[in-house]
Amino acid sequence: MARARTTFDPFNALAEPKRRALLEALVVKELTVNQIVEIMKWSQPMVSKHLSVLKQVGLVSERKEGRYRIYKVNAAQLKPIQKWVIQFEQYWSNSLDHLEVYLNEVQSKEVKDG
Amino acid sequence: MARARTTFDPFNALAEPKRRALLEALVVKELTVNQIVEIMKWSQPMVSKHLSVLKQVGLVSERKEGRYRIYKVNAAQLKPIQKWVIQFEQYWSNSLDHLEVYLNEVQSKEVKDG
DNA sequence: TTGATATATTCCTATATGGGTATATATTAT
DNA sequence: ATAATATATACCCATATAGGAATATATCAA
Repeated sequence: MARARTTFDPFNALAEPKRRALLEALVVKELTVNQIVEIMKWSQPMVSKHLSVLKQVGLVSERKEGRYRIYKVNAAQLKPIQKWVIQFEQYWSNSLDHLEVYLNEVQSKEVKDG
Repeated sequence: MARARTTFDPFNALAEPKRRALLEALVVKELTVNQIVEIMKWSQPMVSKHLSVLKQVGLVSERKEGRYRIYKVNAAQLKPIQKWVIQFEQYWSNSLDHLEVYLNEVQSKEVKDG
C-alpha cells in the first residue's frame, strides 16, 4: 500500500514543505489566492490545491469576499502537534541544548578515538 | 512529481502514524527490533524499515550489541519541529485571536507608514 | 450579454512510498 | 561447520500523491 492519506492528518499536511511555507506566509496576514501566487511564485492551481489540503485538516480557514477567497491560518490546529512533540520534551535536557550535547559527544569520541 | 522525500525531513518522517507510534514506544525505553515487533505486532521488515527512516532523519539512534540492535529515541531532533510550531503559538493564544493580532499589525504598520 | 478576473477542479503523468515476501547478512550456539 | 537467531535489504506491487495543463465555475466590469 502507498503512504497514508495526507488529507486527514495535520502531521501529514505539514509534511509538504510548500505547505509549511504557505502557513508561514499566511500567519503574517490573511491573503487571497492570487496574492499567494504572487508572493510564492507558484502556479495558481498549485496554490489552490495546497490550500485545499490545509483547509481539509483545519490548518487554514477561508472566507469568500466577492470573487476573492481570503485564507487565514487557524493556528489552533497546530496545538495537537505541539502537544505530541512536548511529550518528548523532558528527554531533551533543559540544561544542555542539542548543540552542546552534540559537541560533547564529538569531543568525548575524539578523546576516546584519538 | 511525487511527494517530497520523507527521508530527509523530520516532518515527513513523522507524517507516518506508525513512525509516531514507534517513537512513543521507544521513548519509554530503548528496545531491540524484535521487542518492537512483539509490542507493535508488525512484521519484522516493517519495523526495520520504519526504524531506518527514523534513523536517517536522526529521530532515533541505534547501537549494536551482539546480534541485537538497540534503538532509542533521539528526542533532541524533535526540537526543530517544536520550534517551527512555536512560531505560531501567539496566534492560538487565548487573549488574542488571529483577527486581533492582524488588526494590531495593520494598525502599527499604518502608523509607521502614514 | 460579453469579456475579464479569481479560483477551483479535472485529467494526466511520474514518482516516492508502505507493505508483503523472499533473501542476504551477521552473530551466536551446538 | 552447521543450525538457529536477529536484523537488514532487495524486489514487487498498489496507491496516494505533487505538479502541469486545460477547463469549469463564479463574480465583476463594460
